[in-house]
Amino acid sequence: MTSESLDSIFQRAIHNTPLFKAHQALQSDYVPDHLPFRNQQITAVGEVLAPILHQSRPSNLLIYGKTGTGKTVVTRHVTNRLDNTCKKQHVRSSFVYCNTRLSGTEYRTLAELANGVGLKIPFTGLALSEVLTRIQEHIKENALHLIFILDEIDSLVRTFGDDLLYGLTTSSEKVTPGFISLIGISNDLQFKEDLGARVLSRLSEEELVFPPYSAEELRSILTDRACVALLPNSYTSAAINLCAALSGSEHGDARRAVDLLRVAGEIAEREGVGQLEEKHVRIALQKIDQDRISEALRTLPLHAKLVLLSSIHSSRNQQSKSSSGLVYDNYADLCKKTGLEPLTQRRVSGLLTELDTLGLVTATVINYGRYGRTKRINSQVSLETASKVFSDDQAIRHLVV
DNA sequence: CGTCCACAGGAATGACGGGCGG
DNA sequence: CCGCCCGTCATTCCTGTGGACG
Repeated sequence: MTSESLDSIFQRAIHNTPLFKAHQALQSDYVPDHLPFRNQQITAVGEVLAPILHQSRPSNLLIYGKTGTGKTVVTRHVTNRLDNTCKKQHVRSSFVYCNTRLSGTEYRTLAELANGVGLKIPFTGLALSEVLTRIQEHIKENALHLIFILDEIDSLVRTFGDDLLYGLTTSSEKVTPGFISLIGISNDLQFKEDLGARVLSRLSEEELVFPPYSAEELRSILTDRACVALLPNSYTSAAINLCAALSGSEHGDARRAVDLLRVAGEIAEREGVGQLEEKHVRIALQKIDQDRISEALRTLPLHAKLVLLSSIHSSRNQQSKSSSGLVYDNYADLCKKTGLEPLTQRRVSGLLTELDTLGLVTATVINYGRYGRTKRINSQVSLETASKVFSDDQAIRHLVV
C-alpha cells in the first residue's frame, strides 16, 4: 500500500460522518445494565447465589442454552451486582470467571482460577493435583467465599473428561471455613451425558435452561443496543431487522446479531455514507464468516496448516473421493518440499479430526467395503482464503504464492 | 458367507521443556 | 546443583470394523 492511498484513507476518515457514539456497547464482552427477556433467568441465578450474603455456601449451578442465549452475560450481570452488594455490606466474597475453552487445557484452567484468587502459579511444571491442592489451601487459609464461573464447560469435559470437575466439586468440603460454589455454563444441551454420575449430581444442585430468543425479541434487543451504541438517525430500522432475521433464522443467537450489527456499522462508517443500511449488513455477514475462518487458520500449528493445505489440494483433484490416505501422501509431499519431517499417519489422522471440530474440514468415516475404510475429507476452506492467510507464514509461504 | 481392504482410533511409551524440594 | 515428577505432543503398536468382492 502506498503512502498516497494511506493519506486518502485518513482524509476520508476525517470527513466521514461517524456512526458510533459508544462502540463498546456492541463489543461481545459488553454487559448491558438492562437485559430484556431474561428477568426470569436473572432472578433464578440471583436466588441461587443469594445465600452468600448470609455467609453460607450457594448451591452449584449448571446453566444450559445454545450460543447467544445470554448465559454468560446474565451470569456476569448477576455476579457483578452481587459483588457490589457484598462490598457495600462488607460481606466477604470473590467471583472468578474463566472460559475453559479459551484456556485450552485443564492445567491452564486451574492456573486461571488460581490467579483469580490471587495465587501465583507457574505456567507449567506442576502436577494438576498439586495446583488444586494449593488452591484449596489458599482458600482455606484465607477463608474465602468463592464462586467459580466455568464458561463453555462442555468443551473442557469433551476433551479432558470430568476429572477436573470432580476435583473441584469435591473441594468444597476440604476448604472450610471457606467455601467454593461452581457455576457451569454449557452451550451443549447433551452435555450431561458426558458427565459421570458422581460429578453430575454435585454440579447440578441447581439447573437453569436458557431458551433461544425469538426473532421478535432479537429485534427488540438490537434496537436497544443500537440506541446506545449508534448515533440517532445513523441507521435504518430495516438494517436492524435484517440483523435480527439473519441471526434468528437458525436459533436466536444474540451475540451473532450484535456482532453483525457492529461489523455492519464499521463497514458503513468506512464507506462514509452516513447511514447503516441493509446492504452493509449483507456484506458484514460474509465478512464475519471470512474472519472467523482466517483467524482459525492463522493460529493453526504448522503441521495442521500443511494438513489443511493437503486437504484442499486433494479435495480439488479428487472431488468427493478424497481420503485420508490421499491427504497423507499429499501432506508428505508438501513436507518434503518444505524440508520438514512428516508426522506419522496416526498423528495426521488426529489432526484431521481436530480440523473437523474446528469446522475447517469435514471428515466423515466411510466404508468402501472391499476397498477399505477411511475418512472422506472435504475442505471447507477455499484455496484462495488459505493462500491469503498462509502467505504470511514464513515457513510455508513458498507453497502458496 | 467368509475374506480382507485401508484405514479408525485406543493404549502405551518417549522426548521435551519446565518446576519442585532438597 | 540434582533427581524427580508433571503436562503436552508425537510416535509406535495395536485391535477393530462395514461391507463389496469372490
